[in-house]
Amino acid sequence: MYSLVEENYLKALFALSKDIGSVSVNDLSKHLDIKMPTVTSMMKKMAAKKLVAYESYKPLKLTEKGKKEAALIIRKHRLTEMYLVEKMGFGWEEVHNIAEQIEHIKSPELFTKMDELLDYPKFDPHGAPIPDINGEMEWKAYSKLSECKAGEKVRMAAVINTSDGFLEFLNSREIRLGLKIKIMSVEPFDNTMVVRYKKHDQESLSHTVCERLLVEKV
Amino acid sequence: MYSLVEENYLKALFALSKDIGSVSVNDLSKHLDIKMPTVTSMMKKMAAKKLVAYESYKPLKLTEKGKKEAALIIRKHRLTEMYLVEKMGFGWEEVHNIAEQIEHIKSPELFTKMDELLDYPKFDPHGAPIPDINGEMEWKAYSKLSECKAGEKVRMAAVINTSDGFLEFLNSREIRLGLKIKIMSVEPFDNTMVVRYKKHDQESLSHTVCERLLVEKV
DNA sequence: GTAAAAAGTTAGATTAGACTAACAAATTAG
DNA sequence: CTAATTTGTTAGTCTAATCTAACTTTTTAC
Repeated sequence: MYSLVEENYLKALFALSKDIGSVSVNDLSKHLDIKMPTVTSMMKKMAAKKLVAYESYKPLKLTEKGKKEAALIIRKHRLTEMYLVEKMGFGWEEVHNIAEQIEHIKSPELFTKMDELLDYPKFDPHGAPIPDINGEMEWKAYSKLSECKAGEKVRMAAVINTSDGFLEFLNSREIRLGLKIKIMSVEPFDNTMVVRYKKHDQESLSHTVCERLLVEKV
Repeated sequence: MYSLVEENYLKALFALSKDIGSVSVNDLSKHLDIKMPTVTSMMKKMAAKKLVAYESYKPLKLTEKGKKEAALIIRKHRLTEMYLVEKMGFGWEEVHNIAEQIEHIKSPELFTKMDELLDYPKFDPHGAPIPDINGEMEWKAYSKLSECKAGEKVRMAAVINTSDGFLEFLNSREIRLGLKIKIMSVEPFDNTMVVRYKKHDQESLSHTVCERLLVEKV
């Protein structure tokens, strides 16, 4: 069994490897808001437990074991988020912090039960895939909305950034997963998009926003 | 905000004061399975935070503040147990360990939501009262089954011991809260009771068991 | 009412996980 | 290609919560 702190290092390493490929001590230090010497010493400790392949001055890499453990924590996080939204009525902007804590609960039964009650969900409330019990997970081949062209019709599939602020912004525009959106035009100057959906005839979305929305073409 | 460790000391102090009136360092040490010197030093630390009134060689006492904090943790524990049983389908023998962890979650919203979804329950799945949001709680005037006499009819109101083993024993005899029981006879020698309920015509319950069952006379 | 036992305290060590200061290696810029 | 900058490591300190060993106070037994 791993400590709460180790679990957080695992999650961070896993997430950063996804986002930026290779992970430096500096990246991890910034992401966790923990000073570099502390990170170095934790990496040595986790290397001793075969969770991380650590060599001085080299990029950090999770071992297969580390990846699996990380994925299982992410599984618990995402199942919890889904449970909170679907079964308890929380908004998608409210669940991150709660799930951040519940993911560390030591009780396979609790998560098995959530999984059953949710009927084995494949995605969390932000569209991220929920790893299976073996830690296997796959992102579908979504596009960023920002990469789409005027005239295309797409369906909202996932959000990349899950900060409260961003999700509240989406709420205020009634943008949610599954929503069908037509791209009316793209401003060449700053890449702002004008889109149409539901009762929103011409909603304009900045490039910053469009970069954080993943869609499926329909 | 208190640490997980402090919260556990608070809960233990609260529970022991209920059970055995005054609490010694030794009692607390045994209950928490933590050595006495550690307990002494934690008591000093918690005294500095005004949670405990500590004087060398004197019995330990929670302050009003300490009692309220303890009751609020117990509130979270019991709400969680009720939620797990009522909304997730766990058995009353399965929920203690999970609630023991979830009670430390920092999210007033989570517990408010449980309370709402459960429609403001007054008792947990073992019949123990759930403190209100101000930490107020009251045990009803129940009797131990062991104190009842042959011929009396009673209703199961609560269980004192909530160990898995004891609850599984009750499950095996189909004894649950609300059950109406008639006391057929009491063996004078060892106080074993013969009782009748549902399809159980003459179930015999040891004194040890009867001591742990709280009932209301009907 | 003293002696033995039990309970409680003090002092000092340990571990996990954090930090700062100082130094070393690697990368980047001119 | 060297110098400056950035990144990473080492060494040593700190805090929370634990422990053991040794000592003191209180309680219990006779």
